[in-house]
Parts: sequence; C-alpha cells; structure tokens
Amino acid sequence: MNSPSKSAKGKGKTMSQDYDDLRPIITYRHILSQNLGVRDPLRVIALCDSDAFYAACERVRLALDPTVPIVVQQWESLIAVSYPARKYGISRMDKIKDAKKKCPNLVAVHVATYKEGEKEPGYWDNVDTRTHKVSLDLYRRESSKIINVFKQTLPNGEIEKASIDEAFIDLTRPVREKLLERYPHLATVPEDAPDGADSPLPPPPLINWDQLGVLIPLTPQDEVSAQDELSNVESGYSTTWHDVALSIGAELMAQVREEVSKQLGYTTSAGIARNKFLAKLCASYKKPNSQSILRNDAIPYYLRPMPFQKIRFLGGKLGDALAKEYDVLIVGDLLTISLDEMQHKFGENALWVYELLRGIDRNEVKEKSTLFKSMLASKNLPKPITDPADGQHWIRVLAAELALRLKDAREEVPTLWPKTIVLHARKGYETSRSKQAAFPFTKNVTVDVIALAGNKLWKELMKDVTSINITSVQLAFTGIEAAETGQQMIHGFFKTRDAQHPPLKRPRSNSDDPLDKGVESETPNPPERQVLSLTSFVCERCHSRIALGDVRAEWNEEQRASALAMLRQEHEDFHFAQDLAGASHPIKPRSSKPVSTRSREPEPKGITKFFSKK
DNA sequence: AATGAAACT
DNA sequence: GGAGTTTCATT
Ligand SMILES: Nc1ccn([C@H]2C[C@H](O)[C@@H](COP(=O)(O)OP(=O)(O)OP(=O)(O)O)O2)c(=O)n1
Repeated sequence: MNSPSKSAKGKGKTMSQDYDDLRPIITYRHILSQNLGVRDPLRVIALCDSDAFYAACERVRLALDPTVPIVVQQWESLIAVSYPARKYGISRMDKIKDAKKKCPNLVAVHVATYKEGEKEPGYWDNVDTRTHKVSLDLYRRESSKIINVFKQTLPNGEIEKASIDEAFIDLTRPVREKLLERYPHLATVPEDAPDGADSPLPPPPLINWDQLGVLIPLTPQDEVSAQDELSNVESGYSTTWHDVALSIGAELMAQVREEVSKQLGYTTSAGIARNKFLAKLCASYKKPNSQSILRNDAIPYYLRPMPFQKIRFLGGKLGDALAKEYDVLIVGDLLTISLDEMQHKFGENALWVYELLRGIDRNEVKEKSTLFKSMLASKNLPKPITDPADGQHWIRVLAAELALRLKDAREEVPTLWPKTIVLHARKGYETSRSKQAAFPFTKNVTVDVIALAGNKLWKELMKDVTSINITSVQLAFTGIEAAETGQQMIHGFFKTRDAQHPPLKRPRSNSDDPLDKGVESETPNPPERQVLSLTSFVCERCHSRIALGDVRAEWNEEQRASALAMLRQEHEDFHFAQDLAGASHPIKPRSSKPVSTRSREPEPKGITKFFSKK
C-alpha cells in the first residue's frame, strides 16, 4: 500500500495526504534488520509516566494505603495531588487550606527540606521558605529506582529518562525478538518470494487487545464499538504487522509496569506508538494506572482535533506564536499551512513543527542516563541577602545537596566527575551574575570541597559590588562526564588512592567523612589539636611539603580543614593528570553521524570534547 | 566564560 | 503559580 492518491490541495481543508505513511510496506528485510532506527517501520516507542509522582513517593515512604487522599505541600501550596485526592476536586496550586476544606481527612505531607546546619534533608516542623530549601532528593532516588526496574525488566530496551517521572523506552528490539519468536515463519524469506528479502510479509494475524491497554480509536465509529479485531474487520480495518508490534510492545509495557508496581508500589501510565512524540502524547489518553496504544491508522483522528499547545515543545512561546499567527488552536487547523509558508515565518523550527503536526518525529530514544548533564541546586530567596557574608550559609546548603546528589549518581556510575562548578546569583528580576571555575578531579567530593569552591566564586562575584540584594542563588556542576573506556586506570586511581589512605582505626573517627582520612593519613593518630591546626601537608609521592598559600585569620577550623583538603586533592589531581598524560589515551566515543535533520533534540554534538584538554 | 531564554515538571 | 532543573543560543 502506498500513499493515497493525490487530491487537489484546497484551502481550509486538511488533506488525507497529510498523513501518508501510516501503512508502509513491511518486508522481510525490515524485520530482519537490526539498526533501522527511526526508519524502522516496526518501531515501537513507549513513554512511561508515574502517576502523581511526588504524592506517590510520599505515600510509599509513609507506607500508606494507595487509596488515601494524599497531597504534597510546598509552603502553603500544593505541588502534587494523588488521584484519590483529585476526586475531591483538589488540584495543584490549590492552597493547602482550600484543599483541606474540600477533603477534611486529607493527608498533607510537606516536601522534605534542607535547613540550616543539617547535612541531609528532612521532614521538619515549622518549615519556612525563608530558612529552608526544598529537597527533591527522595523523588530523584525513587525515579532512578523506577528506571532501574525498567532496565532490569527490559535488558534490550533503550531507555531515556525524560524527566523526574518520565522515561522513553525504545521497545523495537525486544518486540522484534518476540515477533520472530512467535511468528518464526517471518525469519526466513520464502523460496517463492517474488522480490526475495524485499517481498512484503504475509498477512498479519488478528490481535487480541484484551489486557493490553486502551486502544485509541481509529474513527468516531470505532470509538463506540467494542475493542476487538472482529469489529475492525467488519468496519473494513485491516491489521498491520506494526499493529502486531505495538501489541507486543504493549505486552512488554504491561509487564514492566507491573514490575514497578510490585517492586516499588508506583502506578504508572504509558503511551505506546511509533515514535516519541506520539508515545508521549497518547500516554495521557487515560490515567492513572493505564496504558494507551496509538496505531498508525489512528493518528489522524487523534491528532487533528488535538490542541497543539499540548504537544511537547509547543507548550511555550512557540506554540503561542503559532496560535497567534494563524489564529487557530488545534493541529488540524495548522495542516493547511504549507511548509514554505511556515518556514517563512518560523525559519529553523518550521520543519520539525510541520512534521510533528503530521505525526512524524525523527528523534531517537537515546540513553543519556547521567551523561551529558549538569547538576544544579538552587534557592530563591524571599528574603534577599544584603550582606555578602550571608551568602555562605546558602552556599553551604546547596553544596550539601550537590554532594549528596553526586554521591548518589556515583553509586551508579562511579567515575562520574564534574568538570566545572558554577555559581549564579540573581538580583531582583533579571540581572543575574555568574562565575565558574574548574572543579578538581577527585573522588572525594565532600560538602566542604564544594562549599569552599562555591564560596570562592561567591567572593569573586561579590567583590567590586557595593550594594547587594540577592534574590536567588544557584550552585551547579556542569560538564559532568563518565569515564568509560580504558578506565581501568581510573578505577585504579580510585582504588590505589583509597588503599593508600585507608581509614585509620581511630575509635571515634568520623570516618564517614573522607576529609578526615586525608588529614589523618598525614599525621597518624595525632592529637586533635595538632590535626586541626595543620596548614600544610607532605605529599607521599613527591615528598614535598605543600602549604596553603593564603591562611586567613578569620577562618574557623572547619574552613581551614576544608581548604587543606582541597589543596591536597588538587595536588593529587596534579599527579593524576601527569599519570594520565603518560598513559595511553582513554576515550574515543561512539560514532557521531552527520545525518541529523534539524531537530529539537539534536544528536550528540561534541562528545569529542572528552578529555580533549591536556 | 558569562548571560539569558525557553521549556518543562 | 512556586520552586527547581536542564538545555541551548547568544554574546
Ligand atoms: N508545574 C509542575 C508540574 C509538576 N511538578 C512535579 C510534581 C509532580 O508530581 C511531578 C511530575 O509531574 P507530572 O506533570 O507528571 O504530574 P503528576 O505526576 O503529578 O501527575 P500525572 O499523574 O498527571 O502525571 O513533577 C511540579 O513541581 N510543578
């Protein structure tokens, strides 16, 4: 089947040819190929989204029954509302007071917060936005647990974390495996096939969609009819092999979601379709705790009446601009705009918008787990900082968060390291200043090391400034990279380092803090005083004494210890860098193909920057 | 390197 | 609509 015959282009009418690739011919070659990527006619993509995520996390943490109406509170407002609570008409951004009015036995949990002096977030009484900082750590951790269940359940599925509670899964491979397993005759090209491997597959079987989720209807009539193949047959619909693929994808997703539910207690909603965009869009067709399947032939009916501002990337200014420019709201209305016309008005963006509207999305599901990411902790200050000295406090809180997060991240990828640290400070609305610096390559990224670096940046930021009125502080790691190949040496580095500095067996050593190790290792079993007054150390490798260049009188012991720890780490990094330079060169990343069409999610561009500096 | 915008949860 | 993230484009 090829595209429908061309019909004349008319104004104000959407053409059936707008959706012209819904039933591509599928051949043996297709099913036997491994790497067709976005051009695979049997591609199956899923988007899985956790229901009322923050609320679910708190519900699980508190071991509450899933039916209790629970809500996550942030100051006086709500940021997540469980489905049971939604039954009472409660919505996000209701005030907690109103919510309680609507549902007197509502369970309200305030988000965990960091507060002054505490290294870890907690659930405190009397939280206050002026003194506390919201912590999303629980949700991040639960999120990564869910991702791990995905990975473990679908060893062959490519997984891309899309947000704290969403992930795309490329099911194409596992689906094809099952397809061939279940229909082994597809694996061999018949002798009498007219075009050999390029012959079309034989007719597909009927599908029993029971238990597989909700089918998004093909037509208004289909909407009211029973969801089975028989009725489809009667209405003239014929199943495709891609439908079969989708149904297998749905099976897999049902399994995965069941695992998440069993292992972790979270319900999820998923969308299953031929590409990311459609998977995402149809995931919200029915929630909670459900999954929806969008067959290719259902795309036009589903997409045309869709308000396009619901589409990812069209939810913001671009969507507004489109709506305003053409004075329309739904996808169908935009189909009348020619590509040329759109390119004229929207340049760069035009092509992929044009394609999106037609259900085309060429983006791959790419595993980007932790790679290529930055890590930012920030705090808006309702009560602005006016004294530069007060910056320290918040920087320390942010540093604590970053330390925790990096530690968590390294549990999965131990060789993760941030190349730079950057501090932003915003005054009022607009006018933000930032300052960045290289971050030492070290395993022991402690609160102190981060805070010290942050404070240094803060000072640079604050100097040559008379009046300050900081309303927002942000501390971030950027250029976080994982050493992948040829990294035995880095593992080695970490190991030797630990071996060289084993925790000394001192009864009440706070051995949790690697900082202690370093200091102590230079002066075994020293009296506390002595340790605390050190301002230099002797390097075991080069036997020189390395001293702090600048010891400030106003430093307290903690600050001094931090400074020393950082100095030591910098010095060790220096040695490590030398070692590296002498060793065979580590990374050469995977191929980066030049193919890429303009897309909103550009292909990885500069992976080659890896280790490029000497 | 610094700043800012945009999009999203 | 608040708070927090992340990425990208521009300067
Ligand atoms: N404007 C927003 C949107 C979301 N979130 C947070 C709270 C949500 O729990 C989490 C996930 O966002 P979703 O948009 O996926 O919404 P929910 O998971 O809460 O509900 P749903 O079941 O509709 O996905 O992100 C937020 O803080 N602010």
